[in-house]
Amino acid sequence: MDEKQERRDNILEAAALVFSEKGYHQARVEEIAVQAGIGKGTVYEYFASKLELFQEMFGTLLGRWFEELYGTEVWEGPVVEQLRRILVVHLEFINRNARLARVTFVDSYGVDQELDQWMYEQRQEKVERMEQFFCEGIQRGEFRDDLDAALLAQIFTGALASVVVPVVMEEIEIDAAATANRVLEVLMHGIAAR
Amino acid sequence: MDEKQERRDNILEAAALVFSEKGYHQARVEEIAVQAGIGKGTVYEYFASKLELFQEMFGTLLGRWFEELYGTEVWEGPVVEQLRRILVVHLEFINRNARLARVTFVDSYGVDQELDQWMYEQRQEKVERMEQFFCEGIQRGEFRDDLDAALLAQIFTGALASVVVPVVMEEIEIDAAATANRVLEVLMHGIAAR
Amino acid sequence: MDEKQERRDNILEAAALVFSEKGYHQARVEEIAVQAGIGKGTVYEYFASKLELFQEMFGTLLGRWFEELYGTEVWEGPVVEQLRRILVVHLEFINRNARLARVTFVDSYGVDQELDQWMYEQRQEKVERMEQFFCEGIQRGEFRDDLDAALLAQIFTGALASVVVPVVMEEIEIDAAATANRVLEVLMHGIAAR
Amino acid sequence: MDEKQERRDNILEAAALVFSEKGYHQARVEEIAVQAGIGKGTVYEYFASKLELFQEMFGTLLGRWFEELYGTEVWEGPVVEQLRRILVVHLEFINRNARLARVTFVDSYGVDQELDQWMYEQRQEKVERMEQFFCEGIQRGEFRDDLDAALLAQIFTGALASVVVPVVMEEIEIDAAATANRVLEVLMHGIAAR
DNA sequence: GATGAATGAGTGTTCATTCAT
DNA sequence: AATGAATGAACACTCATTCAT
Repeated sequence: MDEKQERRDNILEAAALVFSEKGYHQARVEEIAVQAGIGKGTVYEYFASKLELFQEMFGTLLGRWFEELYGTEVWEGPVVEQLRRILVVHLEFINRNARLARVTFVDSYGVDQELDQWMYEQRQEKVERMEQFFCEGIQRGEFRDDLDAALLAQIFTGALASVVVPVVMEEIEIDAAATANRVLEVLMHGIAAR
Repeated sequence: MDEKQERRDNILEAAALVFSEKGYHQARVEEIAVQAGIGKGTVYEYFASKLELFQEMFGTLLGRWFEELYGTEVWEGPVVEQLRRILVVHLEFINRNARLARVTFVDSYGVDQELDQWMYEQRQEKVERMEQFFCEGIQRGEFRDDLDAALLAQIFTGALASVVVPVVMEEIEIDAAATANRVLEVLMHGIAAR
Repeated sequence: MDEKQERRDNILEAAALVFSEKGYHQARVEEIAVQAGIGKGTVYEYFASKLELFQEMFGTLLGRWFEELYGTEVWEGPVVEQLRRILVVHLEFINRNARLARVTFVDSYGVDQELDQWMYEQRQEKVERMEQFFCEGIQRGEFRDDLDAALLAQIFTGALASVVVPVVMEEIEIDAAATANRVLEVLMHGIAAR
Repeated sequence: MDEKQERRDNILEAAALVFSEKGYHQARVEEIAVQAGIGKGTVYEYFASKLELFQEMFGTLLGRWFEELYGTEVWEGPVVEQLRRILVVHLEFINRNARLARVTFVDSYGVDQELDQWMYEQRQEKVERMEQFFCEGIQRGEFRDDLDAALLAQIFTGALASVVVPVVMEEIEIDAAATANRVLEVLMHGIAAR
């Protein structure tokens, strides 16, 4: 039983590797099998199709990531500290998994209609979770009450994604804590000279 | 001669349409030919391969966009107004070309090694142009001088991209001017309660 | 030992069911195993291959059928009554085993060279047995002596097969006795107006 | 235009050859292509799938056969002569196309649900055409009016199929005219001694 | 003996690209 | 120049068979 799960995870890991290197369309099921050290047919014992394997891999990956980032643990401190924590964890995660993170960039839209929608929904869910943080921050009086939480969530998400691009693309490591602080500083107090 | 250019543009237009709807891999050369109202073979009279056609289409498109957004025209007013203008133009452009804009989201990384690099470079160039704006803003005293222009450029770019996602994905139109103002307000004065 | 035979028959029964529903090529060994309530590997403990299983199943089935239809029991009455009896038994058998009878229709030729030949031989044997009936009928003066017994056997066999098609294909039940009488009437006294 | 038709027919001919030799499942699309002297991909320019190719081949073949056998030409003579003609044409056709005729025997049921139905319907259509002959014969007073035309059609069809089996299976040639006469004699005047 | 997880040979189908017309 | 019929390399997926447990 445990062994089945192990083998499954094994395949998912291999899939993550190959998909992130080649993108969905360039990836060959056989290469994933070889990477996992098993026969081609065995992949199909665990996943119904290449697409399902991709979705499962992607979902599992994103799920784990999410859990790590926005996990259910209660956070009692100031929201801004929560944001800082998210930024740091996020950046550290990317530092450690640059290649894996490419999956989210590589050849992912357009795979198929259904997947597109699913990925967009995943993204939206993430944004909505962020929105709640900002709502809470506004209610607690930490954040300005004349701003739209949804917009803040969008901008925060975008900023986060943007900062991460060079890490992923050039496999440059960045200083998670320092970068998080700098990004937060900008978002918290703005650009304008005072 | 002019006719050749016209035919070429014709194909590029058809390519943009089809690639943006289907993504690179799902798009069929024949469909592009049909869309352009020509024979399949003719495409190959103007472009050596599907990949070259994609690159050409993508480059031309991005070039035009860039020109419109960050064109060479001298801008004398405050940098913040320049940013506002960029935001507005950008949002309006997306409003008008949501489908076309999908190209930049759809199935673009992973097409091939070379193209990935090229697209990343395009993105970096854009970010660097933005960086110059922020540098100028800092020098002019419009922006805080304790912030890193490169980081600001990243954040701005990310925010811009992020705000645009729903427009592209759900083909919702947004109020360009209002959204621009709201984004700018956040970026300029920050989130923190005062 | 007896248990082994039971298990074997069990598999044959399952095979008959699945092969008759799907035909040889569409039938999956695993489905037969499931149908027999055993593991896939076990099938191979009793039969060397899918083909052998099919041949065994088919032969056994046809053998039993044959025995029932043209069994060795001596028949003393008029040949025409013998024919009637064969018709009735045949039709009743089909009524009861329509699905099973499909095996002989479904996807059976072309399975493999050897099997084709074997099936043809089975058919020929059946025809030859019929031929003997007609010979006897002619000798006894029941049938016209200006006809070729072999041809009569062919025609009788064909008529029998033909009448049975709708039963097998549409799983319609027919009145065995009535149909037998009507077929015999035609064959005995001909179509021509008198 | 004519050329396209020629090529198409070319493929159909090759398909008939290969399908009749191997049966549907054993036949390889590539072998058909090679047989037709073209590339594998070309087959798919003319037929959407292996199944469609088979159906088209089978339908065309049966259609031609039908046309030749029961063609629309008005027949003014006695129905019995029409039947004789059908028998003769049928037997001559089989003599000339024994291998082709195997197609209808080989591996045809069970190919797929849809095809099964279609083939059965083809058969039924044929039987129904026959039924009309017998109806007409009965109305004209040529045939007994106490018999069911539908049953006669079944029996005639079965007899026809049965007589043909050895030709197809053993590639023995038979004397079409003589056999037709003998079959008709049996069917018309019956087996019973008078 | 029984099992079912693992295997990989085998094949239908797609589609970018070519080239004779 | 323009075409589109022809091509065949490439690949996802199936399933009979094996064999370690």
